[in-house]
Amino acid sequence: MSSSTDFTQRNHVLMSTRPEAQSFIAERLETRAIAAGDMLFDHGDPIHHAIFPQSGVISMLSHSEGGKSVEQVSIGNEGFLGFTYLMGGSSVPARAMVQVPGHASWLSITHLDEAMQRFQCVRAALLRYSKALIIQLMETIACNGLHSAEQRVASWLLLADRRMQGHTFVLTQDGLGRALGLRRATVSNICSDLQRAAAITYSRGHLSVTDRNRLRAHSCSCHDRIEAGMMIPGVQDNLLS
Amino acid sequence: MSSSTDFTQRNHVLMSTRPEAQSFIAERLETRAIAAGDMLFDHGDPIHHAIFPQSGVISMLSHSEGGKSVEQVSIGNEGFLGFTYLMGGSSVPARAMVQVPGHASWLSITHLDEAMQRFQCVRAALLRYSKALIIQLMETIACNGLHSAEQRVASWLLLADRRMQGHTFVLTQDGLGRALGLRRATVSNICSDLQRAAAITYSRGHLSVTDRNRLRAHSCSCHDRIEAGMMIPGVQDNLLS
DNA sequence: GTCGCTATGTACGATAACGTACTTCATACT
DNA sequence: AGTATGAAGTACGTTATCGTACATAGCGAC
Repeated sequence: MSSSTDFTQRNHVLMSTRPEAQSFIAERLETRAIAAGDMLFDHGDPIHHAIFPQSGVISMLSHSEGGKSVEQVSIGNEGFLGFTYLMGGSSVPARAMVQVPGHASWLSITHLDEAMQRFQCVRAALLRYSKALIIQLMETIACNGLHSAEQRVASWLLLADRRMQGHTFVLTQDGLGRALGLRRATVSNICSDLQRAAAITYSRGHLSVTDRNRLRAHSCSCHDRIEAGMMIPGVQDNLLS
Repeated sequence: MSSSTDFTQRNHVLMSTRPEAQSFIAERLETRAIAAGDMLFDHGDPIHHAIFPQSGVISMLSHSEGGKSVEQVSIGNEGFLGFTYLMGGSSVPARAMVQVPGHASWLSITHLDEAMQRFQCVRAALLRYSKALIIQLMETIACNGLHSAEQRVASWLLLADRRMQGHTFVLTQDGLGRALGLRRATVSNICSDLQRAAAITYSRGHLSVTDRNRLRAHSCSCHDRIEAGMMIPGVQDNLLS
């Protein structure tokens, strides 16, 4: 099995479809590396492809008015980009930017349509993620309003860790700050604290979660709810195995 | 035409379906008044019905941990409750509470399924709103992070005004504060300012928007984007006519 | 090894919104 | 008319986070 094939087997949406559908789609996927800062979609772009992350984290950002922007939602290997297409949309609702580098697979809308027509499970899988996305969005609104910067950083890192299957990942404090709408200085203090608490380890843009439980102690319950919403019956998460 | 029939003709989702579908559904709707504070769904409830607001505003709230709660999204006659059912969900993701009283129509899931099966336009209409909902959620996250309390209050009121078709509506500062996660004292100051600016008029729980343009000057562009996302081709908004 | 670039640490005052408490006022009820 | 009740106005100190600025330190290029 080639390493390219490996990369097409980590996306939970694709993994939750039936084997026939998986191989139909796998033959039509184009998998590439995605680098930090890459803009995969801009606000208003026509949807020609769906993008299935295999690793890394992609942020959907508000279109900055006056330089500032905020992450509206982050997407990893549990989801895909292009969800509004399912709902009759023809353009992308926000800018999508790579926050943590990794790999992702492109599938043209034509092929996606064909796959949905042939295999009912494909549309079901895409809709199932859309539900998780709505839950994630709703939880994020509550979380941003109720919880401290530290709790939100901890939650974001827990999610990133899961998406990266526990591996060290590339992320600067600056990037994390932009994702969460926080000052870099604020992130710096928080990360120091978390490292001192032996929850994470980082250095010059390389970060890893060393103790999920300790990190969870600094986060809020929102994270658990978001992760619960992402759980797909039948797809085991082999992070811990 | 009875007044009860009038109430079933103000929901944009239903109005955007074909006439045959509309009359099929209308016969099976149960329309009632909804009072401020009514809880229509609680977090985790099984979805037995979809609810189509005809007037008023319903808030979906985070399940309070420690008394505090925040509105995640508000729903009026442009949408419906029960959207996760479309995506394979069987339970409600958050508490739904009436914020501004009005009228709403219940439709059992059985009838909804039947309507979707008979009329393709029904599923399409429901999905179209789901897209608007996702956009609204994404905009809300950006808005909460970037804009002032005053701008958010103004946006909320503009949306409520549209949902109430320009009529005076029932809403206390306390309720508005809870919806937006603000202190009542903060809301009080903001409302005074807005009234002084001749944008709104209010007294003891009765509020009306007297000048949408002036109010818009105090809001942020998020409101325009949310409203744009709600526009359904083919359904004219007769607020201004 | 040295230099330069980028990531990170740290400090200052500024400010928007907070929690709480008390006052004032409009309407509905007796 | 008098009074109870709930809505709205106002004031105090408090706090989390901001904006900005400057200092330190790891790593690659030469």
